[in-house]
Amino acid sequence: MNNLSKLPIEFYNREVKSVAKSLLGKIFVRRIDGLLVSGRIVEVEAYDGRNDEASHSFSGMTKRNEVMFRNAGHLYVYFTYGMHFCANVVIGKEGYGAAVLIRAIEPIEGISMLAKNRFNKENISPKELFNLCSGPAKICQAFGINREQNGINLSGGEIYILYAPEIPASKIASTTRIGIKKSIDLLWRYYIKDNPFVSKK
DNA sequence: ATCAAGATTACCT
DNA sequence: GGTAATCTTGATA
Repeated sequence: MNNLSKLPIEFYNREVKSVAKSLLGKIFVRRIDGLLVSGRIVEVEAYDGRNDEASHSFSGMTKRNEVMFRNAGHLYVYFTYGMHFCANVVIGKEGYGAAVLIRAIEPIEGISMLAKNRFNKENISPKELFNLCSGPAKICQAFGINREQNGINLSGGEIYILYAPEIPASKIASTTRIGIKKSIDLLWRYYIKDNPFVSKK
């Protein structure tokens, strides 16, 4: 694998916490109207299958979480709080139900389009740049991700993730997951230490 | 049929 | 630090 190659499906077909940590530093790419926007993944959370109380898959398959039970490498997008979308990468074998929530991205390419989508203007301040993709719903708004992208395959051309070298373990912080009320003791949130684009320290 | 909760964000004091 | 916004879904009856 080199820096210009898409992650192969096998990358996603591993134990979910390993994949979550491994996704840090990788490049998330979205094609909108033939234009590319992209950024580095700097914060994620792991949600396991039926054994994780905080996971959407915990109570089994429903119409909402059906995509989570597909095989590795699909995009699971859900709607929450009446106004927000969040994007996850499906992990593991078909029927397992694990996913990695993308929580923060450091913008790289197409910043004016990301800014237009989120703030309805193309030129933003440094402060607004740090606020552009520092949260799961902010990412979806900036990258134009909603119901229509639920279930798409990351091996296609609309949304995909590019290889980048592994972030060393010494540079990865591990904390409790944000915004959940069950399994609050598990340290399954991972982010790149000292990266200013994460949602919270 | 009804209802509470939600993997969040923005704005307020 | 507190909370309103906003609506779909899944559980219960």
